[in-house]
Amino acid sequence: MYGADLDLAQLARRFHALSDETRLRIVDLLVSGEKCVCDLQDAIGAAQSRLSFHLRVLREAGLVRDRRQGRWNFYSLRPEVLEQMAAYLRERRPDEAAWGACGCTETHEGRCCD
Amino acid sequence: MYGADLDLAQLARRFHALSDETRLRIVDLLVSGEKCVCDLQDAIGAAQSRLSFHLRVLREAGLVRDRRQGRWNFYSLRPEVLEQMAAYLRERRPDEAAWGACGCTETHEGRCCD
DNA sequence: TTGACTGATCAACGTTCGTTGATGTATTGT
DNA sequence: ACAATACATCAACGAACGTTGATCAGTCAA
Repeated sequence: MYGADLDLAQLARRFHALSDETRLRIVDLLVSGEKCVCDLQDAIGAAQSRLSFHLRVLREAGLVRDRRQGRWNFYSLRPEVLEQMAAYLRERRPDEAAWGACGCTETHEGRCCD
Repeated sequence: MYGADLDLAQLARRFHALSDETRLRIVDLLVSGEKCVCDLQDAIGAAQSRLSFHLRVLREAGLVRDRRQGRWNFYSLRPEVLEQMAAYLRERRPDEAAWGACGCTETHEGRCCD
């Protein structure tokens, strides 16, 4: 119960992190490996504070991690989190048996499910 | 490579559709098959207009379809779309070879990638 | 120490989102 | 024809989001 709701909030937050084009482009760039913010900045052509904002959203959703080294901050994907999200989606595909069938309860006054 | 910016906007829209707890609960309910709005309403305990709003978001993102029959409107998942999203996520997992490696370009003045 | 550089954070602003309550529109049973 | 049901749509409102420009903090080289 509690756990389920917590997971829903977590999940919503993770999907939200991917609901923006700029962040999707960041993810694309990180597929080839860890990148520092300045390189992402060059690649995306976004203002520094804007990029920082989006990286924060991705980080707080758990999709990326950051690693400080000297004056650079390196960001990388967390593949296990992407995998969890993919698994969620695959688990939500309805059974073929349920396709097109009305799954309504029989509690209607009229006849919902003829 | 994978699709152009058009697809990015579409993708962002689809992830946005899953970025809300109410909509995630709707998806959960639809896994067991097609449902009419009134049953979703009972199951979720949301106001009718609120539910209608969320169903519209899911529909316009392509995650569900609706089917009118008599005075009922039946919603169901579109499994192929969920599958596409899952595939996207699995394709974005970095190669293991790239884990932890700095993929920065060599264009920095200082030494970013020692 | 000074100055250049990386990057986070903040305030301000306009835009989008989600909720509520009301109204509109089919469809159906009486 | 009338009333009830199922559902979409609208207007209004506050909350959350994304952008910009400014400021601040830490690191490094000269």
